[in-house]
Amino acid sequence: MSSADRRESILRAATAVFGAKGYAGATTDDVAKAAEVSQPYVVRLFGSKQQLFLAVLERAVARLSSGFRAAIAGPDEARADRMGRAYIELVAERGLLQVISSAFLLGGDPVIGPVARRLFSGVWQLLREEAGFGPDEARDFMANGMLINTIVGLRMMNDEGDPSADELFAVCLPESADLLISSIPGTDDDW
Amino acid sequence: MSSADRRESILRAATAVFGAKGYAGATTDDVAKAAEVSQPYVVRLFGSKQQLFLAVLERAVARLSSGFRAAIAGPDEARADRMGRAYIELVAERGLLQVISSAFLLGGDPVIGPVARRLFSGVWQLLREEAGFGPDEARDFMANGMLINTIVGLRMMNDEGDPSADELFAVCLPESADLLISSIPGTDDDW
DNA sequence: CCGTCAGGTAATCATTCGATTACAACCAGC
DNA sequence: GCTGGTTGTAATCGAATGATTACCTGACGG
Repeated sequence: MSSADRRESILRAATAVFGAKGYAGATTDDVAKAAEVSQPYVVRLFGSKQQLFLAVLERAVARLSSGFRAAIAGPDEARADRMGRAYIELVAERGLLQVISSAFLLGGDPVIGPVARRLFSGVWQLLREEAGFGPDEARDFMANGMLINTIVGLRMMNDEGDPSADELFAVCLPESADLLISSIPGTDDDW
Repeated sequence: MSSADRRESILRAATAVFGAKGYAGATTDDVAKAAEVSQPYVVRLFGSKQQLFLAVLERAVARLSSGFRAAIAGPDEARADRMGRAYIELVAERGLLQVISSAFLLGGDPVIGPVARRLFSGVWQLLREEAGFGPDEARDFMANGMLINTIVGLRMMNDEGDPSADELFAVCLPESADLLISSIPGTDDDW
């Protein structure tokens, strides 16, 4: 396999692993096993675990941004709806939203923190300037995204018949439940 | 110091440490140093790092719930405002909201996941049944909370003169900025 | 053929970390 | 004053982990 293809393959695997276990909780060997390569190769291709995570994070936000831009193009009406759907669709890519969420908790890290702030600020800018959202609209949109991240990260849908959880899920993810349920890893995956 | 006092002191220290570094990223020695005791003592008092984290998490959500209940008591009008303020005030307790956020990303963990789901579902129930929020109101309230967690976790206010970040901060945390800025740890703390 | 270079692995190293063990200091009650 | 329980610590251990080194393999040009 070419080096570029291998890089992309490892990035995809690493997204799933970092998304499931977080930055500190994931090991380079987890990533290597998921990508079906040896652990030293992962380290050598990316230099270090930290640089690998940064590459994963940048790629994840780039996918998010390009999804949003595709939704922005087109008629003004229902633009917010299209963007919401674009966000939901990203749930299908294993770990992508979770990687972003987990990076957002690493603000105190001297290396990852500044990168995460820059990316977050960039998404805000995209919403305000490219999507044309007003300040409150942008805030509400982002807030809803964070809530969706939380529900997905919690695997809330795997709960055994808790009526509160069911209502929560239905209220927060209207008419997207089917897509989500089928694409979210179970509680047992990767642990 | 009595065992009970020592337990509480360690729980407070552990909240700050787990909040700053996450479950996997924090070490029992970090907690011990923050609490000014020896590392074996931390482990012995709580049995294991995992049980310590669970104790920290339960305590954090208990504080959140009691803050909400205090805000619920009293007149119906402005109840939501009082609850929002109660949430913001919890930012002052180092790491408390971050611990909750980070637990919400551990849904895949076979031990922590179920506990986190139960606690999250409990908060939803509190909003719906005790606070009397409608489904949409409860969702919006939670979503805003998650966004606040994100902004705090990112240390967004420490950014050096990014106008997007400033706007984001102002829009998401109206009239609470002063309280927040003074009580959030800097980027350099504990890393 | 043969050198060499890209793609990849096995073996191993130094640290780190959670946990265990053994032991020390203090204090209450008899 | 000694005995037993409570509050702690120092020393240490074994496993896990990120990283490094040395090596293998096959394709491709000359």
